[in-house]
Amino acid sequence: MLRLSKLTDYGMVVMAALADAEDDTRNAADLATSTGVAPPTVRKLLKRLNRGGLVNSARGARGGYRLARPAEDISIADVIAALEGPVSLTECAAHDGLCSMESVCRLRGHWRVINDAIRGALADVSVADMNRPAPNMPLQPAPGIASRLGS
Amino acid sequence: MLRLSKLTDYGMVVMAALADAEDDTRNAADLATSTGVAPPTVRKLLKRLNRGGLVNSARGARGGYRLARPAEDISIADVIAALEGPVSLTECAAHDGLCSMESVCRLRGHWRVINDAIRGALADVSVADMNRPAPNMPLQPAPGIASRLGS
DNA sequence: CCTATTTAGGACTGAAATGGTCCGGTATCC
DNA sequence: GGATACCGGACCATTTCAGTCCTAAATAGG
Repeated sequence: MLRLSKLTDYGMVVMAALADAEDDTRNAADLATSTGVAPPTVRKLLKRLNRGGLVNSARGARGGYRLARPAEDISIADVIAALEGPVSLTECAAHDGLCSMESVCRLRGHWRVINDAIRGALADVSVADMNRPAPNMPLQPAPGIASRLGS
Repeated sequence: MLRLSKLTDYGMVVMAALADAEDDTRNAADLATSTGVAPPTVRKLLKRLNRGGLVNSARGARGGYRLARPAEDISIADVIAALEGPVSLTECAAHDGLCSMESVCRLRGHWRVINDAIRGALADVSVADMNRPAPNMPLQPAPGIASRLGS
């Protein structure tokens, strides 16, 4: 698996929809109909995205949301971080001292490297990238992390 | 987040322990004490790893487990796949037809690319790599996926 | 052949996370 | 002032996850 939560998946859809209306302010109900995601869920997403600083909100009649920055400057990693916290494949990659085996675990340092590589890859893709017409063919796997693991 | 399950985390520890005793057969209880993971959990892990074809098992007295292949030939992606199914960041990256928006979703193709890039990166790191002394310094993020996303 | 050892398979349970909903409050526009 | 729309939070049902246990089957050794 190694799956993103559904919320994050929907969150990307909402962000893409916001990127479409670059400068217009769009309200939650509007976004719900245009994305097909349930209205309460959209509201929840927008709240978190707002707190994460990815969108700006305007209250009151004719209020709504818009991207806080150009879509080019918002990465997938940003969206993930706003919705479910920073990327960290393992517990130990995120926090110190939680694992009792920490001091003797050879794996930990390696996980860190892998973790950062993946985060870096996700940070490299913007919402604007996601909003272009999709490629129809697969891709080459990303080049070597392994070479960076040796001591 | 984007976190691996704890089982997978422990699974890597167990695989690393098996890689240490390259040719010896080790039983579940033994691995439990040397890794610090609870015995029933170790048994569960080994069963799944066996079914995934990553370890060979021998029943009966003096039985136990050993790696099915050299540690160099077993990747992290293999371990993840054996323990929690193949890497797939989003539902739609794995199966067709589950998402009602599928036909109109511009994001889907992009997720596939990202997904495969991450899988490729994980496939590039072997259990043997993980078993070396850990690096003490961070890393460079993985190089660009973004360039491969354009249509 | 008999027994001790050790894996195979599956059922089961308690806890946690997840997805989704709703409500009272506040700010803004007309 | 009234309608609109976001804000913050609480809340619940469902699913998933981690972890345990039990019975059956296979092997080694005496």
